[in-house]
Formats: sequence, C-alpha cells, structure tokens
Amino acid sequence: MGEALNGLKRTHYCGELRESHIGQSVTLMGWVQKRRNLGGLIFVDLRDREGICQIVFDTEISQEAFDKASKVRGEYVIAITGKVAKRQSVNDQLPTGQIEIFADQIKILCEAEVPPIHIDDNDEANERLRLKYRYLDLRKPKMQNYFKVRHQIASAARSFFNENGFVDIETPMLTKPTPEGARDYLVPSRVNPNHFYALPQSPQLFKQLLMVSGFDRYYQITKCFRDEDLRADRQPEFTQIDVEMSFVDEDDVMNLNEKLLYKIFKEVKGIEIQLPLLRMPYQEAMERFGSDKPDIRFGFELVDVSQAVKDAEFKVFSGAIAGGGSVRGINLKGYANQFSRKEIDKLGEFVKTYGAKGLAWIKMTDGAVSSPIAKFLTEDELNQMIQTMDGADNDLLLFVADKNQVVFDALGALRQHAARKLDLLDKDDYKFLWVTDFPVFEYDEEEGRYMAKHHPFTAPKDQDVDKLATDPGACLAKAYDIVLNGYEIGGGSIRIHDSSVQEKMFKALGFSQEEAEEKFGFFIDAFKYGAPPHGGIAYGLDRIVMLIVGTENIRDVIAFPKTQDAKCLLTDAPGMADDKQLGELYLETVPYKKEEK
RNA sequence: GGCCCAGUAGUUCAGCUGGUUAGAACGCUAGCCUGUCACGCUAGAGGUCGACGGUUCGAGUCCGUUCUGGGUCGCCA
Repeated sequence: MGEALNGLKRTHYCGELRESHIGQSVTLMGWVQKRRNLGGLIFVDLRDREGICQIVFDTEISQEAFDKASKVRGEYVIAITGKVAKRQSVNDQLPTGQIEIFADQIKILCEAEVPPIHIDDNDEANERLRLKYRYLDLRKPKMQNYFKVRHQIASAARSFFNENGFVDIETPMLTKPTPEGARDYLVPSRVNPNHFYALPQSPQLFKQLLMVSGFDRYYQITKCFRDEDLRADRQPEFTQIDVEMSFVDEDDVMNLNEKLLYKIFKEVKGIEIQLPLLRMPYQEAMERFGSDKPDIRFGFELVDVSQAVKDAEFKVFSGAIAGGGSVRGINLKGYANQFSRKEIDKLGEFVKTYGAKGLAWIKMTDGAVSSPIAKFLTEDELNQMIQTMDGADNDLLLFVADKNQVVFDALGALRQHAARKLDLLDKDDYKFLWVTDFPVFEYDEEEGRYMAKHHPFTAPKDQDVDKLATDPGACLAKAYDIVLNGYEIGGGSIRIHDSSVQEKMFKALGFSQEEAEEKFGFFIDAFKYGAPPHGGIAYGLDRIVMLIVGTENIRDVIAFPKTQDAKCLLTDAPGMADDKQLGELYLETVPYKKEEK
C-alpha cells in the first residue's frame, strides 16, 4: 500500500526547475520515468505533466531515503523532498538538464505494475494497445502536448468570441431526429414509450432559433454526433466550434472568421497568417484541383485536354467527351524518373478506387516520349495533348477520361496521392482557402431527386432564387467552406430567413407542404415571427488541432476516441443493456430484417 | 456493404523456396557497481506464432474461414 501525503505539499512541477532554483528546497510529485541504480548512488528521472527532472539518492544524505529509492520501479508514483543543485555533468537533452535534486526524503505514494506500453514518445505501440490503456498512452509527453495545444486553441477561440460580443449558449443534447443528412444516434425515451431523441449532428437549428430570439452573436464549443463510418479524420463524436451571427452577409462572416483563425495561429503556433485569405469559387476549385477541399501547397493542377482528343479514334477518350464528360490530366512536372512502369500501374489501380476505368499516361524522359496510348492516337493529337499539358522532358502526364465527376474525383485524389509519395507536403506550411459559391443542390441518382448539398436552410444567391424552381442544378448558394492543407476545417452559409424562399427550397427538394411541416414545422413557424438575416459557420475543432500539432490521426487529439467500428477499447462501449433497463423502455419489436443476399 | 494492409515473448520486430529445440533488441527478475542520464557487467525468466479447419511425413511459413485493429470507396445534409 502507498504512503499517505500527510500534509506534504508539492512546491514545483518537475519540468519547471532551472538553475535559478539552485539552493532551494523543493517537493516534487510524479511518476518514475526511469531508475538508474549505480550501487551506492541512485538516479531517478521523475516525470509530471511539465517534464522530467533528475533526482539523486545518496547514502551520505539519507540512508533511509536511499533504501526506499532502491525499491521504486517504473511508473511508481512518488513524492520527494530535497535541495536543487547544479549538476556535475549537464544533460543538454533536458530542459532541466542543468540541475538535479538531492533528495533527503521519499514517499512511495503508489506502486505500479510493469505497464503494457512504454511511456515514451518514441515507442510506437500498436494502436489497439494504446487505446485499451489510453490512460497510460496519455502519459506520453507528446500526447500531453497535443491536449495542451487543444486547450490553447479552444481557449484562443473563446477569448476571440468573448472579445467580439458573442454569447456562449448551450443547446440540447437530446433533440429531435432529423430526416435529412447524416444518420442520427438515437436515444430511447423511457417516459415516452417508443419515442426517441437524437443526439445532435450539429446545433444547426437551435443556433438559428437563437438568432430569431435576437441573441445576434452566438458561439458554442460543443460535441456533435454522427452515426456514419469512421475515417482517419472522422470520429462519430467530435467537437464543433459553432458560430452564428445576425444582420450579416457572406463577406461579414468570412472576414470575421479569418481574424479568428489569425488569432489561433498567432497565439498557439506563433504564425502570422496573411489576411485576407484566398477565396475560390467551387467550380474553379473542381476544375483546377478536382476537389472542393484542395490542398494548395503544391501544383499538379488539372488541365482539360478534351479539345485535343475529342475526335480521336481512341474511343476511351472521344467516347467520354461525346458522353458529356472530359479528358483531363495532371503533370507531375520534373518527377518522371520517380515513377517506374510498375509504380505507374499502381497509380492506375489507385484511380480505379475512385471509379475511373483506367489511367492513361505519357512519360517524357531522356528526350523520348513513351506512352501506351500513343498507338491509338495520331501524332498530332499526342503532340497537342503534350502541348496543352505544358509537357517537357522529365514530366509524367497522367490522364483520366470519364464523366466529369469521376475525372475530378480521380485526378483530385491522384494529385494528393502523388504529392504525398513525392514528399512535397510540408506540415508546417499552412495554406488556407475559402471555397465559395457552392451549388445549392446535388443530384442524387439513387433517390432520383435533388438533395441539398449543404443543408435545406442554406440561402441561394439572390440572383438564383427564381431558378430554384426552373433550373435547380444551376443555383449557387451563399455557402463557404474553409479549407486548410486539403482538410475541410469548417463550413457555413448565410441561411434562409424568408419564408417564401424557404418554401421554394422545400419544393425544389421534393417535399410537399405537409412533409416540410411535419419534419421542420417548429422551425418554419419560428421564422413567421420576425427573423433577422443571419448566417454562420462551424469548425471541426479536432481537425484544427490535428493540423496544428501535425498528426494525420484524429484519434491522437481526442482523449478517449473510438475505433473504426465505433467501439471504445478502454471501456468496451457500446455494451448490452440489461433486461431491466430494456424493460423500462417498453420498446415494441422493430419489424426490421437485415437484407439478405 | 466492397477493396487493401497488419496480427510471432510484456513491447517493437526478424524468421528465405515448408524441415527438427522459434530468434534479436528493449523491457522484466536477481546479483555486482558512487556520476548515470539509451548507465555498465553477469545470470535468468518469459511464446497455444490471433482463432478454427485443411493440404503435407512435417505448417509461424501454403490454402480456406473467422476474429481483432488500421487505411480507403460508398456514406458523412
């Protein structure tokens, strides 16, 4: 059993001691990182959240403390009291390396078993183990730093909003299931048998209602939940920095939010990002980068070569164009030698995962042009392609021919893939981009109707309101995403505050008056009583933290994250409910059968 | 739901075309050691090779199924 503190008080953190403390008597408490027993002399590296400090136990100072120190092992929790002294031999690797503590007293507060993972930044234990023993994983200095940075970011955001007249208001966690959008997490109601709450996918409707209430400027840093499949940058529960403002237009929201990003990067990272941030319409982003969240740290922009090959005998090309699609390419300029035939084949496999049927290529090395498609094209066509692509020696030109959406998806992903392979992505290079002018709708082939690309309360551009009924595909929205290094870190829009426009929107989405009333009645009603023009934005805090600390794994910046199956390896959630719990819910048997093949 | 990758001491890994008693490093245990900080030296413990089935005289290795974890497509208004 561990010893009691008995009123002993810590005087300093291990990591904060410096030469200026020499001569002082200090009491430190923490975990044993390492013990080095030299026989008549024992060194203990003591760790707490601020760092590591070397403790010395010497028989001449205290035989009792020395004997006790010989019993400590890794991760024991101890308290020591002693004098800070200049080191005989300095350790340049440690911030505290100039000093050490000669301990005259030690308390073993808690013994520890040998941990299943090393508490060491360089130890890359299997993530399964790290998640099971997350409390140990979080002891690593690197992980501790991630969460300190996370706190700093949230803190900078809060002070920014507080300074700018925003009010922090909480919205419900138990709310109404929504028919559109992501799958909801459902929570059964005990007192209302067979009725369910949903956990919020975002506070969207509530923050708009707060505008109707006249709060004018709102923010909240809050959890959101989406029951969809996970990714490296997606967790089922995540944190949003949620913002809404009244009497504003697109520019107002973007201009203010740039200042927020400026403050965060200045305070947390010491980087002054240049304002105003670059803005680019959605259409341009797609045409140039094949993505609505382009990474603009590098080139390899898409080029349309349809004109050069529209009449080609090669049906893969001319057929795609005749079918309304296009042939586009990217030029891996100067990197032809980095890709062997085999590696190019791999790139071909890569684009197939995005629906492309294949990857055509032209490799230009040592003054020669090699290409498996050359035999299907006239010399003139091939030359025109090369010319359009600005092809020169040492270039590798990669082409996809298909419907535009497939071409964009495939080349957009390929572009990023190639940059990563070529190690062109500098983590400390932060390139922001506002993507604006999104389409209002996206045609859903499966549903056979238009769906809201953002959400059904996004305002169309003023000049497009009349087109909602006649040409929905051509309508642009007052919507904007903020993109950083290929990640969508936030998105928002100006909302519809006019009932007649909202009605047109629902009509375009194929909702009858009754359906709209049933699904969003409470929301539509609210706008009958005087709604201000308003709009806002929501950031994915976890993604911002990821990018600032330089990890590609969102789990690294969430203290207790879920696995790909949305399980928690630490608590073993989700679990079965017991019969008593289930009985109290009076759930009816659900007539659902998993589809069988 | 599809595709891809991984699973071998506590941990990270090696283990070739199937071959006899499965290795290394770190960690751990014990002893020695007064200036270490990747302490050193000596000795030692530690394995159902994720699981099940198959092929074979013989399987960590080949085949099938399955479990676990990861990446990704679909999905994420």
